[in-house]
Amino acid sequence: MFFTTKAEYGVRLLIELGRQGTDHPVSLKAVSDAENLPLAYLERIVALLKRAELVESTRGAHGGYRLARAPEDIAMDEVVLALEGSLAPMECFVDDRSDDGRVLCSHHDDSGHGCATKLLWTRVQVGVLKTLADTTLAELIDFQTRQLPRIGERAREQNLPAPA
Amino acid sequence: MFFTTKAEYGVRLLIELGRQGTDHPVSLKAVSDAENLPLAYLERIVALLKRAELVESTRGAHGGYRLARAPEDIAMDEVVLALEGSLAPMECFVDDRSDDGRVLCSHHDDSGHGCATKLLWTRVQVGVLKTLADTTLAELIDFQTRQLPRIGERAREQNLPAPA
DNA sequence: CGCTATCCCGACCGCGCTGGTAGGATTACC
DNA sequence: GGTAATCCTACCAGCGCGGTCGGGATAGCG
Repeated sequence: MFFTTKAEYGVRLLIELGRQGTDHPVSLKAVSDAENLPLAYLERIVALLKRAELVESTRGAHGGYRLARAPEDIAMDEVVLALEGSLAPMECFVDDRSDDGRVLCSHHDDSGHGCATKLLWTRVQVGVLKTLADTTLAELIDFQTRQLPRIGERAREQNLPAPA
Repeated sequence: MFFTTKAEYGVRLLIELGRQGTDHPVSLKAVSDAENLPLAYLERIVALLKRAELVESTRGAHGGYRLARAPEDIAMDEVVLALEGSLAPMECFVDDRSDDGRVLCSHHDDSGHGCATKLLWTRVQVGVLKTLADTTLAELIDFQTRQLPRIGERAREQNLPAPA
């Protein structure tokens, strides 16, 4: 398992903010209802997004959250990083964070033969980071709204078994 | 954290088999000593590699393990898959295994708006799988043996603090 | 002014998995 | 037969994840 539900819920939350809240703030309750996610848990998740300055909040009645930037300017690497804390493929990748999310291997006992696995994990990490960076929130929102109208219809078009 | 220590230890084990055991089988004890890993734990890990037919075993005294194929023919996707069981980026990616390691998303309540996150996680998964498939065991063995001879030397070249 | 909807924050908690150990059975070389 | 090794199963502590609870602060509204 690469990512936890924090990433899943957090991304879904951002998508919902992008879909519902063009102007007015969207309450967590609305998101919780739309996506069928536990409200109390969402509160903790959205806190991570706020700390990363990906969303802004309005307190009080009729308050809620809205995206801090345009969906086109929100890349998934930043999002997942904010939600998961770090993106180290292995435990030995200590959270250096000198650059941004890029972490380095620090084995306890590199005595002699430095870890060749480092080469492998680094490749994986860089690849994942690149994949995430290449996907923007706008893309996901677009993908979802285009699948919304008639899901059985599209399934038949693509010659797939219709979902139950 | 993407991968557990199973993957780390398993890969290191394979590397050690490739380095030490060109002809004769290598005992787990030897690997355990060389890599400083718990022997009993290695036993359970190597069992996974054997079930995946990546290593072969010889029982009895002077027995041990050897690679089932040439290092050039062992790609990391197969290795990591054997060690970790699956490579699903999210919990909702159920282990279909129709193709090979490729898994599909099956959300509980896709009611209406199918998960757009699926798009994201699929991209990540495919990317990781590709990265792993592009790295062979031979490459890692080569990488390590080339770093072996004088590690202090290389550290000084790169203007880094020498390891303790 | 008080009510209520909302954000905010910290404490708490059960469960499953990871990493690791223990102990023994089996096999084969000498 | 001793011994070095693979094999197998059960066991266990720690920890992080997913989730809840209770309460405090804050702002619109009648």
